[in-house]
Amino acid sequence: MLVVDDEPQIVRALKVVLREAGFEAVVAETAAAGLDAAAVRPPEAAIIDLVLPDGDGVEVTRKLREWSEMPILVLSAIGEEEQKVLALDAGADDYITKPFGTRELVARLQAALRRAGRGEGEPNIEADGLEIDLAAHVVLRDGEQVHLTPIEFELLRALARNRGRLMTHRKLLQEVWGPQYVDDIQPLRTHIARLRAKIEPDAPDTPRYIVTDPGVGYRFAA
Amino acid sequence: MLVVDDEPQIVRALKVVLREAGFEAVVAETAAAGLDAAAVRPPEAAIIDLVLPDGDGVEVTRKLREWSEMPILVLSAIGEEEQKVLALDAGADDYITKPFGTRELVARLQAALRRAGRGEGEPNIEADGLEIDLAAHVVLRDGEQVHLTPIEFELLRALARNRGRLMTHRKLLQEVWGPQYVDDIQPLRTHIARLRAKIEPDAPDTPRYIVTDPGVGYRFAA
DNA sequence: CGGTCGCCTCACGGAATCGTCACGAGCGCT
DNA sequence: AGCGCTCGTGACGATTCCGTGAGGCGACCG
Repeated sequence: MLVVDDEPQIVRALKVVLREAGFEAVVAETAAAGLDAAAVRPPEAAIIDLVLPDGDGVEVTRKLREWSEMPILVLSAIGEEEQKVLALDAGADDYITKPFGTRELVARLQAALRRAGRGEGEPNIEADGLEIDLAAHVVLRDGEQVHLTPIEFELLRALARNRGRLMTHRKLLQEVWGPQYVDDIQPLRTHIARLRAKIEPDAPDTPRYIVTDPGVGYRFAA
Repeated sequence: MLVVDDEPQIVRALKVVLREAGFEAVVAETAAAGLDAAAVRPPEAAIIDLVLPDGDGVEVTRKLREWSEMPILVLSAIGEEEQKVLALDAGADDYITKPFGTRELVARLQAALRRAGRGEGEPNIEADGLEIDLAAHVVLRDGEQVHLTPIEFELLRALARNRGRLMTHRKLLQEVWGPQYVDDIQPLRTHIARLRAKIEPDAPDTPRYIVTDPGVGYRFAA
């Protein structure tokens, strides 16, 4: 989840709200930094303030839309109606007027994510006795909810979204940790172990979901 | 990541940008060198300048498309609109006009990679009762999955990608082991044997997929 | 018919990789 | 301030993979 805003109190509030809703917030304070962050690690969605130090949210929206179809929500203050319309024209999915209620924000965000999910891939995955709801950040094993840490969930998502396909160490590290950690495979091992301990029903030496491809990477069983 | 460009300042900039984004850049300064590099070690994607010392990017794009579906981005200067269109016709995925912002480049690159990954139509090879999915790193024999070690898979890929064509010992060793091992034929024999044991259905003396060309090398049956 | 050459196969040991555990630092929350 | 959770690190067996060498087989040639 990318947040592009330079007002500290709003950023802080958004961080809390998003965390509660199960999202990890990446914050950028300028338009340039926002585009950079989105390019380096494409987020699920973006929340962009219309007024930024080095440009406006309309421009950021337009630039993002050149290559991405992620949901984009625009934050507008009263009296910015004109820019708001421009932002929607530029491809924003929804707008929220400041001051806003946190509940409303989350609701609109989830709605936008759901719409985006309908369009392309399936939002949730099911296999054997394991259910993964990517949108809701919920994992069920035999109908029982399993708590996963952020990294564990991102790992599982990256694997499950490419079910059957091999995910190399580098690819997993890039998707979950970021491009600058593509060589730190030991943390990857550790978290794979912890993830297995939580979702694998059988003994750890006969994994049912996450199988190891020695020397190459991991894959989610098909 | 293959970069085909002969302008030093652009090459230098691309190297830095790509490294930050988590890619390893292989640079070729001519069309011929670019095609060569791509053949020896297929990159995840290619960035090709429209103007090259020994030809143009359109031709490189077309040649690459003869055997690969990797994402191809074309770099065009202002006033090259015509060639730009030709490049897209030849199979390029996107184009970037010089001068370009590094963020935009990375963004478009990631978008192209994502599109390529999502696409179901992967360049997989099928022969008789053998299926090879290069993208997923999956090999099926009569519908049953076969586990291959990294070297075995690379060997099979090198052979299958040049189906029918002879692959000399040196060529195979260079592609799988690297340029400094081109004379160590015995390991090659061993791994060919192991590979055959896993994928050849009949007796080992009548190979169906990997045939020996005595004294020269191996080839994947057509 | 015997020798030579190239190729295939197998078993073995070294090396790299993997899974696991315990520990400590960082952070948010009460 | 104290607690709990999460994460990264390092070290340890266990597993897997890879290269080597010896032996056997068939083809070719003298």
